[in-house]
Amino acid sequence: MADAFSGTAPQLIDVARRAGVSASTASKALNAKADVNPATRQRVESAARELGYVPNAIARGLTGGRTGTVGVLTSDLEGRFALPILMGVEDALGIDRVLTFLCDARGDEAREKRLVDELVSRRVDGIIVVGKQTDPRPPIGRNLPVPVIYAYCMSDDPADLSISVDNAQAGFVAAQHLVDSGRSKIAHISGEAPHSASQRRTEGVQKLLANRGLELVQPPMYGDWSEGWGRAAAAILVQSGKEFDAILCGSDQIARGVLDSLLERGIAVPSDVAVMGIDNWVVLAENSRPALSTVDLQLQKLGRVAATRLFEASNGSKAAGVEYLPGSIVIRDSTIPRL
Amino acid sequence: MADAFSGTAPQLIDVARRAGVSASTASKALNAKADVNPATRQRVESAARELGYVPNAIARGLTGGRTGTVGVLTSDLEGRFALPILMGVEDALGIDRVLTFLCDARGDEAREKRLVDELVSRRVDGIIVVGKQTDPRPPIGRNLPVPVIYAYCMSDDPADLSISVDNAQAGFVAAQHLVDSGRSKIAHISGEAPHSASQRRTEGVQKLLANRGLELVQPPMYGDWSEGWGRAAAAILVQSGKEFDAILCGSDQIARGVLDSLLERGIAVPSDVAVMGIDNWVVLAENSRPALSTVDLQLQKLGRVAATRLFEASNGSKAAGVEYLPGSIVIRDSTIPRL
DNA sequence: AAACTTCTCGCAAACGCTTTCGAAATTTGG
DNA sequence: CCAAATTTCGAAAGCGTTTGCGAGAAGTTT
Repeated sequence: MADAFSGTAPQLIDVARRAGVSASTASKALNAKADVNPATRQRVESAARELGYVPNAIARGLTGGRTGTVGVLTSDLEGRFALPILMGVEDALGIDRVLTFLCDARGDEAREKRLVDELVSRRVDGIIVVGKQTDPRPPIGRNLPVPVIYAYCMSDDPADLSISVDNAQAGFVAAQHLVDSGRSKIAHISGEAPHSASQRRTEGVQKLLANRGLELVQPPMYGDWSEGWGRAAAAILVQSGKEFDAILCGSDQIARGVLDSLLERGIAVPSDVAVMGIDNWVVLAENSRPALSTVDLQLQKLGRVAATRLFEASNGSKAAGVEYLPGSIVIRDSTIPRL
Repeated sequence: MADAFSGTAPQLIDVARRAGVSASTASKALNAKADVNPATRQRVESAARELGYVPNAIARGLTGGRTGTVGVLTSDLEGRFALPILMGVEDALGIDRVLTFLCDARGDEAREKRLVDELVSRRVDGIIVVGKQTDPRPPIGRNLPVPVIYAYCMSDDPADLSISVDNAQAGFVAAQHLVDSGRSKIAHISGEAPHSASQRRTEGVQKLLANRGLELVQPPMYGDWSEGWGRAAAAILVQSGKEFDAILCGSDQIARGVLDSLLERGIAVPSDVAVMGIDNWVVLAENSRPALSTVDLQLQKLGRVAATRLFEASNGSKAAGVEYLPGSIVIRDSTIPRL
């Protein structure tokens, strides 16, 4: 298994010689091509194993087709979206031994451009762009020589293929769960107003409520995605004197702040008020008290789908547009129905 | 800048022709070699620019030297260590246009082995292994054809070079800060006992206290790294009736739990008790109430150093052993001295 | 047994670039 | 103004694979 004593890595020609065949035959044997006698194939395979031969992917990539690499270009490495997506990408790709170049553009357009060049120069088989927001963004380049898929974010060029999260559906199912749990006076504390994530989620919430003949106890509150905003908004809400029995938060971070604020004011969760988040950021949701019900955005799956689509694209598929993936609710303690 | 209308990517020979020189001259011109007339160089460079020429890194890698790629092999992608380290690696590497293959072994040894092969097959210029614990681990392979550096974790082969965190120093400075802030009755709630991180940090704490003629109010408490453990341990501590005016926690997560627990019991932070964490996991530390003082482990710097060492190693440096990087305290509200 | 097929295999070209080395052009020295 | 030193350039040989195609060997069909 381990290289016996090595000196310099064995090459195809070495295993060919050891098996008493030519390099081309060895190549065919190892790559499961037709045109080679089973017995010969055996010999070559043994030789390769004995020598600990590892093909040179660089040379292989030169000849023609695939290099067996894809680029993941993100500007949200520190955020919590890129990572699960990346893992999903690896899941889907791993099966076919392709490695991923991870590039962090750090939100810098020039740097992004350079990285794209770098990726193209490496002849990656494809590029997956994962953004930090679901909002449309300009494409990373026009007629690039490799297929590009946008994940989480979406390209504003309709010819591109983007895979994103169905924010409206996420809001919808979150509200649905609250109503199904017997809540009817629901407040909605959202994130940054300009983000499409906020807008779509709110739309989903309102659609569900409308379906059930309900409406929010007051207009959605917009702020940012932070715990601090959650605390502040909850305080404002309480001060307002409005009655409510549930708070649907735009993110788990916000929910966490809301929870703290409520606790501090002696409002019991979930008995007095149910609280629900969106994101399923596990460290936050599982460790809050009570544990937070939320909507899992299925980011890892999103990564898998993106990788699959990339694969399809490099096989000629011309799919375009935006594909939305549904989230699924995760029920913990913060929304347990009242007795 | 953008490819005019492309068809197939321009090659070196295309820019050579356009500049009226041979491919070899073009190559030298673009690579800043000697042996080429400044005027010619100019012409070649313009031609390259006009054509939007991007060299084929694959072909370039074939010939000889560098491929301009490094592998980062981790089993802690979901954790909070790998990422900052990765960013540091990118920082240090970026300057010389090298891209990183990110591989997640998912804690599976066989998978790790396969990934190493895959990386070697890609002829990476080096591999950085980042582990999820600071404890020693077996090396990823014996006489690999590329330099390997261990980051955060360390190899148990003394011939390898590892860059890790100075846990003892982290504990030391944390305790120092508490004592300097006027606390003398310090309790220590640590993480998992078997982890060297717990042990070393505790050692550092005890060393500082000894220096100051103090000791912990009771033996260190070991559990796990979770918020839940922090809450439980704080409760136990309070129940015990022991007096204390500060709690030094093994991690920010633990500290966060401690904070909740204290708050719930009506113990004021920092006026009654100061609380300090270790990690500087910003989302947690900044959003706790009060904001959490902690020790920044400088992971990004660790990544930078690792990449630098890798570079040196591939230039022949034979450094070995473990290099420890100091942490630095980050002061927020949870340790403000009493009036 | 001659003429075809079918299997196996190896030769050689190709992939796109770098690099060595010698030739040609230019400059320098005497 | 000629020989020698210096610059500047291009032809060609790789780098380690894959692949198209033709050549033998072996097996089939008349």
